[in-house]
Amino acid sequence: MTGPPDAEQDWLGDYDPRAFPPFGVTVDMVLLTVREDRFSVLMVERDTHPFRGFGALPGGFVQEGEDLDAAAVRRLEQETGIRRDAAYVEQLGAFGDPHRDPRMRVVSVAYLVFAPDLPAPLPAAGARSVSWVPVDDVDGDRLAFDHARVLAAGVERARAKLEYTPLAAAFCDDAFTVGELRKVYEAVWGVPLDPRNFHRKVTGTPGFLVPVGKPAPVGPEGGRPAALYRRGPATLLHPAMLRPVTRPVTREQSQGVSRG
Amino acid sequence: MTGPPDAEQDWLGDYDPRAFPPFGVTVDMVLLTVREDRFSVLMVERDTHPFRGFGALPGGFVQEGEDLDAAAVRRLEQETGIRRDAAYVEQLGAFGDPHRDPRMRVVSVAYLVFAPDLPAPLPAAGARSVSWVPVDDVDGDRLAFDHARVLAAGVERARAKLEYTPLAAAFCDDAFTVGELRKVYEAVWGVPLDPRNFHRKVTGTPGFLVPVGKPAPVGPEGGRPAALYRRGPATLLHPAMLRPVTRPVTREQSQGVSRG
DNA sequence: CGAATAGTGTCTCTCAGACAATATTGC
DNA sequence: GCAATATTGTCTGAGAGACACTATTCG
Repeated sequence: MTGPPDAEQDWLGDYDPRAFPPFGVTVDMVLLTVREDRFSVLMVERDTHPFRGFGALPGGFVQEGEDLDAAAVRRLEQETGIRRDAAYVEQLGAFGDPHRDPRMRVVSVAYLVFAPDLPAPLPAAGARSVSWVPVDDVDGDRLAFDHARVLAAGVERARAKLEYTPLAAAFCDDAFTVGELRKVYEAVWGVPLDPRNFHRKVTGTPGFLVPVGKPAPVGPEGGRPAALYRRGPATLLHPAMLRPVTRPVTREQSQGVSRG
Repeated sequence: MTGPPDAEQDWLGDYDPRAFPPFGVTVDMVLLTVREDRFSVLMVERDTHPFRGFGALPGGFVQEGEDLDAAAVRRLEQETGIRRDAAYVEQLGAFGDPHRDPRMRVVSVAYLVFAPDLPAPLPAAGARSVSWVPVDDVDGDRLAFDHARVLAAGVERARAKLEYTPLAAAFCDDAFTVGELRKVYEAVWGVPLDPRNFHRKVTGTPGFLVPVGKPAPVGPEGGRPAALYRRGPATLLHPAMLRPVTRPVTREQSQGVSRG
């Protein structure tokens, strides 16, 4: 059958593939790191219409025949120089408000990336600037499209992920100390943590950390040298790390559409 | 500028909106409920090419000018009769493998819906059948497109959500007993829970349940009548409900693309 | 009364948070 | 020694799991 899909039929998947509204599909990346003890995101400054001069998340069109994940990883590698296996990448979700792009209908599939501290990538041709910006310094009103919402979703997801996964280590170099890992938690959550309880907790959680044979590195400002660790095999922490802040009974519900 | 986007420019969002590969965008719903103590999903049986005779999740094209969330809610209401405020809806994620639909390039935005037990909707015109199927009885090899992956992601997300949100109540009627709520957890997680510890836990978690003034309902098979509760204002449970199963150190990482 | 479900109390063990004390380095 | 960081140990209170016991209904 032909013609535009109608409610009686298209919910069965019984639609005409040639009759559909065409969408552009992009990937946008919420690329997070911890730099100088600040939880930061990679932002570009737009140099063209629309939103010229506004901040934006790096991203671009998905190519014909290209998988969504592959499109995100390709951009990550090509345009920021971050090796795929040096970062953690997961899909954050789809953002498809009909007016998110004033020119045309675009659905953006956002990706969340955790990367260790890296030099800021060189601005690509046509970019005013590319830079790491502490997430607390980002002015949501000066971001293009719906990138303020995307960024907020990514930041909140990242904060939650540190609670029940070992992904904080994705912000560290291959080998790291317990103190460095603690600074990641403190930067992402924005709260100080007791170094002694933190040490006991992370070293006591099975699968989180594996000691590196190497003895010890140097201390930046003196102090006893710390032991080195790498990420362990765990993908979920049990028990979880808990944010020490007193949680109110009601908090932001991530993506609920109704009856949150 | 015109022409197809290239790597140097499109990552700035500096692209020509008229030059992009066109995609179809659909919403697919993982509509979950608990029926007769079984954790179940609404499945349709396809009656047309491709995947004729295969099971599929209900879904369809997003219309021009229609928001993604609105498209999901519209389908939910129109085609299953579930009122938007009687269910919980959240986005599950985007699925965009280039070959997920053999006919054309389609990105599906999947939605997760928790609904109380309802009569199975009538098959829409052209549908062989529409029915609630216990998730453990679904044969992933007999599902159309990538719906086995979508369903698996939805089921796993639902199981996780019960741990740290009060959304189990979204599977219950407006007023419910602690015993009914416990059966939801048991059905979704597939494990028996101690009724006494469960009762103490849920009634002691602030914001989870609010007592209904009404005294008590009848018992289906005798026994002392139970008190009635409604959902409380909490959106996150603290402390969380924990699945009693012994978690291995390594488990499935939800959507990580690399370095899980 | 017996069966069945609802709800309370008690004990133990784990674990988070507070914080004392020790270890090891640079200056 | 002193400052700084790392690491271990100790105490206390919250909470999970096991399970005895009481409460209330139906037949």
